[in-house]
Parts: sequence; structure tokens; C-alpha cells
Amino acid sequence: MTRHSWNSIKDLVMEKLNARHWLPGEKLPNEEMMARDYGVARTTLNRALREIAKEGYLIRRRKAGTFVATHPVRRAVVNIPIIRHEVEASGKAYQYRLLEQEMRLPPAKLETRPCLYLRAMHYADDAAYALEERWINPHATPDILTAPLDDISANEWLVLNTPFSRGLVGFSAANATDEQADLLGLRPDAAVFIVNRETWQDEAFITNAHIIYTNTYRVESYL
Amino acid sequence: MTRHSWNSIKDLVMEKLNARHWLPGEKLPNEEMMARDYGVARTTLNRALREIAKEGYLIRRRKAGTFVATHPVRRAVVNIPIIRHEVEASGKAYQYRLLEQEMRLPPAKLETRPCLYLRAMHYADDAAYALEERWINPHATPDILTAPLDDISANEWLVLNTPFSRGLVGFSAANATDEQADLLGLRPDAAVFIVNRETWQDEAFITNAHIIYTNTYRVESYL
DNA sequence: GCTTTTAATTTGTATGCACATATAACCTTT
DNA sequence: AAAGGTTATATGTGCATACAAATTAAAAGC
Repeated sequence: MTRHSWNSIKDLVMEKLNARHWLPGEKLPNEEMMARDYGVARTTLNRALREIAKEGYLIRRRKAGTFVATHPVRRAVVNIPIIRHEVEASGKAYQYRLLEQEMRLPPAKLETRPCLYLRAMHYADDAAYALEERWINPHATPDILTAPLDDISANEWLVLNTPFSRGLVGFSAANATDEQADLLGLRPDAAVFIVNRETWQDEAFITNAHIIYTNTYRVESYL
Repeated sequence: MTRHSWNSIKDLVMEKLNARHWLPGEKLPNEEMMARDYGVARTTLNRALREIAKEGYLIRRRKAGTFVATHPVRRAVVNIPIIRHEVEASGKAYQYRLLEQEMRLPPAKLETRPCLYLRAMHYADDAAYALEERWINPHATPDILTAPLDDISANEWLVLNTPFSRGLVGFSAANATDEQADLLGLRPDAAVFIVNRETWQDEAFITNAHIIYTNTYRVESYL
């Protein structure tokens, strides 16, 4: 019979932290002592504390010890789903329409050679859901030129076919341009929620997406 | 001499994943075999794969095995800093001004008893930075009633003094009301970026914050 | 007093082993 | 063939031990 799992120890320690049993900045007993207290091996206790530290509530330094974080960095983990999945998860029918597709010179900070520029609309039950404006570097992912972008969104094709080594995502707000408002069925100047994504494979730019959501859109996450 | 750490094994496996050495959905060799291949103990290999799975690139099921995720869920980890730190990190002088503070009945879904309602402005170098509209439940955190909310923002006081067991954060866009636009120095109807945070201790509502940023604000994160 | 070196302490990791747990695959029964 | 039970297998976890690495604290040297 296993008295305690690392996970249950983690819960016990989190309870103590929440109950302010140790104050912010205060040092916890060392692993050996705590392991004895809880009646587990040091490896088990180590894992519990390691996970808590990863979540930002503890700071651990060799030789110094384990401390309660004074300003626990609140982190929210946001899922970035494929738009089709997002729509289908809400029980609505997904539709996708490619508006424009051409080779064009992108902003210089992305790439100096011509890239594929796309504009497409995403619909949920015939209602406009999001407008996608995207640059794709065919020099980094040449197969994109033969991809069936009428059927599958570039979003989804890239997720399945092009790995990346680093990416950046940004959330912001803006007033819709007249054209954007028209496409999204919003009044002129309406506020829109914008998700910007950019991915790279090593030093090669792969894609930059600007996804403009209707103003009812909201990104949510648990803390 | 340690030939391989779990972390270096993780890197090696990630490389293979990125190089499509195993295709999405494909099954990887079992831990024992992989451990032998890499010349490490199963425990070590287990940790490497466990961490990769946590990042969403592998799916692991007992008895079934380890598989390459077909739709790796892209997750972005967003830091939610204290506004003062955010401003100071940009090298500007932070200022805080409490506009309003009174006991009032909040929306029913939060709490049925009267709560503390606050409105406050955050400034960066005398320029408006964000408007905070906040409910705080004094029944859950009574000390708030004697906190020096003229000096320290409720935001910061709560982070230091009130632990919570679960929280929700949401990002959205909206058109500023006339009053909000006025306070933030924006034109009427300008788009604003809104961060909404709500925290609970077990079943007790602690606080709900509505933070309205000027339209240049942007949340960023690496993938 | 200041700098450098050394030692001590604490967390971090690797390993071998054992057993727990989930579940896919197989077998039995009807 | 369908339902139910059993077995085999891959991952998940716990433990004892040993050593590695970081870094604080103490000692030594100037």
C-alpha cells in the first residue's frame, strides 16, 4: 500500500502554502527533513516540490533551499486551437472560404523574397466567425504551393505539415477597418479581437497569421 | 561521467519529432527499448517522454504506448504581472490613483452580500496606462477594509495577502465607453483591450477585476 | 580589509528494482 | 457474435542509493 503519492504530497504542501503556514519569502525545511516528516523518500518529495516550483509558488536554489515565492508569477496557459475545432466544439457547423491567394512581397522583417499571401473567412453556422490574413514562406515550406487551400485552411494544413522550432503569439484589440467590419458583419469601427501568430523553424520564417475575431470573441483560461 | 541527462534525451527526441522521424499518430518504441537505444535507465527516458507529453507533442497511454500527437495543442503560457511591475519593467514611472471606493451590491453571480467596489487609474510616466474596475469580497478577505488602498493598488495588495485556490482570466476587446475613453485619453469608441480576472478560495468569491488597457496594449507569449 | 580558495550544504539527476495501474488483446461463455 | 471476464503489456510511481552541480559560507592568503 502506498501511503502517499507525489501528487498527494503536492496537495498537502499547497494547502499549507494557501493557509500561509509558511509566509512569502520564508524558507521551507530541506528535502530530507520534509521527506521524513511526510514519511516518503526524498525522490518523491523532490518531485512534489519540483512541480510546485514549476507552477511558480516556490523558488528553489541549490544549497540555499526552498522558499515561498514572494511574487508568485501568475501564469495562464492559453490553448490555441485550430479554428475549425474551436467552432465545432461549440456545436456549430464550420465553413471556410478562401478570399484571396497570391504571391507578394511581405514586410521586410519577415522575409525578403516573395511569399504567399492569403485572406480567408471562417464561418460558424453561416455567421462570420473570423477573418484570417496570413503570410506563408514557400521557401521554408514548399509543399504549401500544392496544398488544397480551398478545402483545408492554411491554419490547419500548417499545423499538420510544418513543424516549427519557435513561435510567438500576441493578443490585441483594434478598431475594425471598413472592409474588415463588412466581412465580419460588424458596424464600422467596431472593436475586434486580434490574435497574431508567427512561427519560425530555426532561422527561417514560416508563417505570420493575423486572425481578426468578431468582438464577442474571448480567450479564457484557468489560473 | 553522465552521458545523457533526461533533458538531452528530450532534445534528441524533439529533434526526431521535428524531423518527422515518426509521423503524427505513429507509435514510438516502448520505454524499455528506447532506454536501451539511448543507453539510459528507463526512469530517465520516462522523464524525458513525460515532459514532452506534458508539452503536448506526445500522447501516452498505459498498455497502448507512446504516440506522436496528431493535433498537438498549441499552448501559450501568458504571464500576468502586477501592473506596477509591468510599467516599471518598461522603464517608466508608475503612478496609481484611486478614483472611487464604496460598498455596493455586486452582480448576483459573484456574491449576494455587499462588496467593496473600486475604480482606479494606473499611469506610466503621467500617461494613462489602464483603468481598473474591481469587486472585492470583504467576507472572504476582511483585511482589505483596513488596507491602505490609496498607496498600494488592490491588485498588488491581493497578490501579497490573499491566496486563492482557483482563478479565471479572460482577454477580450471592446469599444470604450465615453467615460472610459475620457479617462484613458482615447477618442470616443476607440477599441480597448480588456483583461478580466476572477479568483476564488474554495467556494468563496474573492475578487473580480476588469482591467481596461489603452488600445496599444498587447499580450505576448512564446509558443 | 579584500580576494581567493576550500569546504559544506542543498537541490538535481541517474540508476536498478519493485510494484501499481490502466487498458488493449485475448479467451470463455452464452 | 455479443458479453463478460482474464491476462499480458506499457506506462506510472515509489524507494534506496550514489553522485553531480550550484552556491552559500567559512577559511586561508595577501
